[in-house]
Amino acid sequence: MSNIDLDNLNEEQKKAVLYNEGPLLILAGAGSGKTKVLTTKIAYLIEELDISPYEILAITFTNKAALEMRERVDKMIGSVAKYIQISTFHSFGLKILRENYDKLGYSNNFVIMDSDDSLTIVKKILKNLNYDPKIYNPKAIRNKISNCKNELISPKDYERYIASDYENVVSEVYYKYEDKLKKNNAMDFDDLLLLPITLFRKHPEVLQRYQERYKYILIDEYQDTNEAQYILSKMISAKYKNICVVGDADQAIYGFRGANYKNILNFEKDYPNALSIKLEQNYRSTKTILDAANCVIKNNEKRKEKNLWSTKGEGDKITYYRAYDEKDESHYAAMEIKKLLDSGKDASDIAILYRTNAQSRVIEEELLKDNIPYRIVGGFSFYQRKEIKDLLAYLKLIFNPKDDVSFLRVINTPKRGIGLRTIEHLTEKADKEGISLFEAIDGGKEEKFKDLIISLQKVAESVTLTELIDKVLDSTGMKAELESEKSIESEVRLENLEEFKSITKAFEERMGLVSLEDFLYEVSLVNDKDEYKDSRHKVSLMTIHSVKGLEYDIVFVLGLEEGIFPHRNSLMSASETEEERRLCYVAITRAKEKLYLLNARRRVLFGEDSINPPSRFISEIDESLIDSNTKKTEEVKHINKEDVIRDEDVDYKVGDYVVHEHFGAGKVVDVTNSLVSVAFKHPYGVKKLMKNHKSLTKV
DNA sequence: CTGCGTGGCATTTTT
DNA sequence: TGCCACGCAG
Repeated sequence: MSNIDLDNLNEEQKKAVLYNEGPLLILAGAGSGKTKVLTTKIAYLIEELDISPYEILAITFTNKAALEMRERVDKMIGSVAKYIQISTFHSFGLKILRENYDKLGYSNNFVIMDSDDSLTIVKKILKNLNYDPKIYNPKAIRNKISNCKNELISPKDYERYIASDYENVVSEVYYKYEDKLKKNNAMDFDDLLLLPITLFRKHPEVLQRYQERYKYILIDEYQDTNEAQYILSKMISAKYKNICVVGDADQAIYGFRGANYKNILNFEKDYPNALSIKLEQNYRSTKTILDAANCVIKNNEKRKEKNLWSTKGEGDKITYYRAYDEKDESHYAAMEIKKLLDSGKDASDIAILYRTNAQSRVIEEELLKDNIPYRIVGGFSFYQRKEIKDLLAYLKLIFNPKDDVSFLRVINTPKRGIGLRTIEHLTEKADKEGISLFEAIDGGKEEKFKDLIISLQKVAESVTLTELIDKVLDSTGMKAELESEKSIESEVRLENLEEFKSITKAFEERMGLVSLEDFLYEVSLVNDKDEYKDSRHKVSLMTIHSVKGLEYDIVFVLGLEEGIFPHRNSLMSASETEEERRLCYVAITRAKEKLYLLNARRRVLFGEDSINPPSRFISEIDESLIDSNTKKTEEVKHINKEDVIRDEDVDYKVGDYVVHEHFGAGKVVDVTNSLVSVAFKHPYGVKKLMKNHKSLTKV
């Protein structure tokens, strides 16, 4: 009769799928099949209850999760899935704003500032006000402003609670910051949540339209919603109250970003007639892994008891390895992975998790040495590269010349002899007349720049996006500058720009002809282009925050040391330490079959040796679950090392061409005692390698 | 105005 | 360790 199979759901899951009129709370423990429930529910609404896909709004935590959810629904009910609004809160907010910008006093070419742009603005404001950035940390202030916006605290509201000089400065900056965004016809990330709420409060008739349209609302990872997201979902669901939220308070890990896990605890108070369903059967992990997770999480005081159970067997014990230092730690992981791969495991079933992005480098180096293919999820994105940001700034400026941040980024890129003095002049004039920097240009060598942008605006009207990019690279001199530089660095940059063009091309093919506008809005929200990259047969490396919602057969958690994980900055507050513990819970519960917990006796931090005791989370795990055999592994390490190391060093010079077994051809850019830095083709980039490693040959 | 050298300082986690 | 801000010379 239909493609929706309810028989492979358990009773509770089935109940959750079938209950669709009125508020529903699904408390879904780790690995309890909540994505399956959500996707089946959506399919059921459309296929069985004949609900139009246009009337369904599904909110996920990341763009990747949205993509995956759409694919899974598509598999069940086919291509109508594309009409469902499945997105993150931020993209949904942007959609609303693109439909209503005028009612908030913006014009149609508003731009989105990323958090780097926000920081730039804050820095500039502090400078203008003559505040010492050493006392008034720009990042801290930006975060403070962001938190305010996520809690719907306006500059006016904030001003009322000022209790110190410091807060006074924050208040002053906050006012100016908001002012600056508005003048630039720009919004920041937080505005994408905040402004829709402002809109709905000012224009109830607009809100009504959205309430009428989205009759069925589903929200995933509800424990990580912040105040703005909470209010927004409440507003839109207020009429029909068909709101289904899914989450697990034990997995709340975004408190630092203003998320409030109490939103999920309070759901039944918000909706007294809500049905609440608990999914407690874990289908993912072995009993050993689940037990370990429970051992850790039960140490949190502020927590509701929960009873996750599994029918899977005991499985392997957890391996705990206390390494000598961070290199040894990574090396141990690499050796274990090698064994796993040799025994037939696929690399894509293995993940290495860590607390901070900075830890990834050492791990990468070890994996490189041992020729283990990997990919990094999240982390430093393609879009944060200088040349890409420059190009994007040009595109943004073409789209919206009032964008002063982009203006300042490119006015002298490449060098046009426009320096500080000119800019000061321009700023003064712009401030006095209340216009943008671009508009303030009147004569001088800046005039040429103005003409350039204006002519590119004309070009933009008649060519495709990819053609426009070519034009920008040519006419601004960006390309010429990089080509004349003839360094490895500049070659890599040129390749990145080419890669960027292939992204826009793919975008154009996927969506038909695409406007600059559509593209800019898309890239402003998707910062991890590697998501599209091939992940087959590669070990995944990522922070624990990034691994949320994913699962792997084999999981390595590294850096389990006091000060690293739990992170030192969290140790001052009990609630933050509890969040670290939830993070640990998330890490452990990602593993299906086998878990490795690693740490290092000593580790180089800030270029200094530091010695850290093992993480408290290790001692919280029952000893009977752990198999600790450090000695044995140290022997393994020794034997394996000889397999891959040559006896004598090869003499490398900068400029030499080399071939690597995995990365292919490359050029030597730097040489130290035992290491060479080699620039490989995209996507590999510059890698540090051991001179005497077998995988590398001089040509 | 640009380029280079020095010294101080910092790293949590991300839509 | 490596990045950024600042100061100085050309």
